[in-house]
Amino acid sequence: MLRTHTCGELRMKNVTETVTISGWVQGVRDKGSLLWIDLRDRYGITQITIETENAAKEIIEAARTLGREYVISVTGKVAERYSKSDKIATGDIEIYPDNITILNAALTPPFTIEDETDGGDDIRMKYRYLDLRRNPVRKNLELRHRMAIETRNYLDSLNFLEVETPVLIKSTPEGARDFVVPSRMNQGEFYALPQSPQTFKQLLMIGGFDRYYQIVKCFRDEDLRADRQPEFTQIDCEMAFVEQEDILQTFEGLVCHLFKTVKGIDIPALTRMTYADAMKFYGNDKPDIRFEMKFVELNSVVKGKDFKVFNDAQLVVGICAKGAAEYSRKQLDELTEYVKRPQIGATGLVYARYNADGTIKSSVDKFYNEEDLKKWAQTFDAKPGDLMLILAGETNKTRKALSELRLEMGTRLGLRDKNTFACHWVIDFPLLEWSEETSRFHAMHHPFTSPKPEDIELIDSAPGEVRANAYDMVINGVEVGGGSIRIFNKQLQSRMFDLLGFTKEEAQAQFGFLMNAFEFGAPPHGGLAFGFDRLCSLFGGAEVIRDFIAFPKNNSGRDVMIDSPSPIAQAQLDELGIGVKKP
RNA sequence: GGAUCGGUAGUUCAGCUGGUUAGAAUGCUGCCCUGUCACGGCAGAGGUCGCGGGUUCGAGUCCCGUCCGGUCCGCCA
Repeated sequence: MLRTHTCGELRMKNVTETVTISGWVQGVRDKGSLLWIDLRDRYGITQITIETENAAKEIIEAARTLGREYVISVTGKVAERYSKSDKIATGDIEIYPDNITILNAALTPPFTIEDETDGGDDIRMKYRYLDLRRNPVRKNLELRHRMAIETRNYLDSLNFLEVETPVLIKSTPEGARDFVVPSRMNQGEFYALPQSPQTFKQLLMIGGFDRYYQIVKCFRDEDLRADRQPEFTQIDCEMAFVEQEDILQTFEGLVCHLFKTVKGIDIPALTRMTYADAMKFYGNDKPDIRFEMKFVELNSVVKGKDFKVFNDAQLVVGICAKGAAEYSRKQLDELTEYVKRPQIGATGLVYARYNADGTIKSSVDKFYNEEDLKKWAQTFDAKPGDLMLILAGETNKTRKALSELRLEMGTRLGLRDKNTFACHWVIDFPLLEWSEETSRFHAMHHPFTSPKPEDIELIDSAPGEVRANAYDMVINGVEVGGGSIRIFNKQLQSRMFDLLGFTKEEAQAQFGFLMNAFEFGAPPHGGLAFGFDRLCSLFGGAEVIRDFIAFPKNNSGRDVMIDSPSPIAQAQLDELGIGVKKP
């Protein structure tokens, strides 16, 4: 070993010991006759002190050649400091070196290796190995490690087995685009990388592994976001002989365990909300319930006056922002601009201030008198000091826009503290979703999700109204996990593919292996998967998942450090039997 | 596929309505400094203003195109 101790562990009790520590030079402070080196590793920083009057020439010379991020090994005696520092854990001691060995010189790094670095995202990603030396990134990865360990502890204690599933699998047209891998031995044919191990975990259930989990990489070739990477990690789980309630209880338990062991927080039992209510009261299937500000529908209150916008609207709906009546004209204009941005897409915003003196002033006073506005306030349950914000239009669009406005107001009013955690389940998702683009139904969750038995009779008459045994876990407005009770019967699965527009032949070709397996004794089963990266970033108080992944990709799906993706040699292409079309 | 913000010293940024030699901080180099710990002081080096074209007497600044990066919409069973 090139060290006896780490840079973070020496204390007063080690004084007079001779030790060897190794690490990176954080900085050198040369005061002429006194010279200090801060030596850093994963565990902390230890100060090396050289008194040039007493120290050996070689040591002084070695110290004066050091630059930032040189890798060195120092042997010397631990001493109590003459002037101590309370800023670092080793601040009471320092080392007087008998020997300094330069293990490797270093170029000056392009950005500072400090908590508050001066490096932008771009340059940090290009030199990610330097970025990883910084405390915040290291702590994020330590958190991720702790989350994985505690996940395994919890699931292992409940008899879950971690089983690996293949990464080279088969492409299917449903869902996200697949990443695809050409097969050299089977020219013209391709593997796909899994979007999730869905069918394999179901086959494991049929194989008798009644409790499975896997912390597993999944791949989706879709456009990226701050919370979306092309390769990402799931905590993938499945259980046999269970009903929805069992799954909810088991995995609510996992999240409670993680909060308790990783963050030291006791969270209350998760509340549940139906998909229908989530849409009606929050305009969103993953509502942030750290704050109320529920939607209030106003159709019956506002219609019938001369205000055409409201009269023509399919839905008039608003929120009541507590204590925001003092908002200035400028702030209200900002909000109006906000909802009119193309990404939000509202055509305008109506507001009404319930002033502290009891009067109500609205942006549509031309059409509504004080008495009308009082009725609005009653419907909103607004109090003096509140601000009512109202949008109108086509139901789905209006809900979506108001949902954005609600989140914006929540942020502006400081109701979305990242250290407060509101966890809940959204349940009773629809089984199917109509796609205008393809003029057919798509599976809302995935094609293996079972309909609710009580809705099954609607499957022919009104497929869009069938509810599924599907559920999402939502924390602070982030969908951290989701799953369903699966179909385990060949006829029902076949009917499902039917509804999704598969021919019998297509269904058999793509999912025949699963439907055949259903005929050999498939137990009732269900499960869910958590987005591990998102869960980690949420625990770490961040919205961007990149810094919870050691080597992430950028917005364009590129790894700027290794510069991938990249072209491959013609010989490789030939071997694979692949020609590349020039754009 | 679309919207939007950005690209100026190694790095993070400023640079107004177009106008002399493009600035600051930090980092880097050299010298000085006996208790620093974001050490301090003095001096110095460091620029294809992303790239291409255009407007103009004159472009970092205005216009068009393009590349790169961020955020969002679409997309993500």
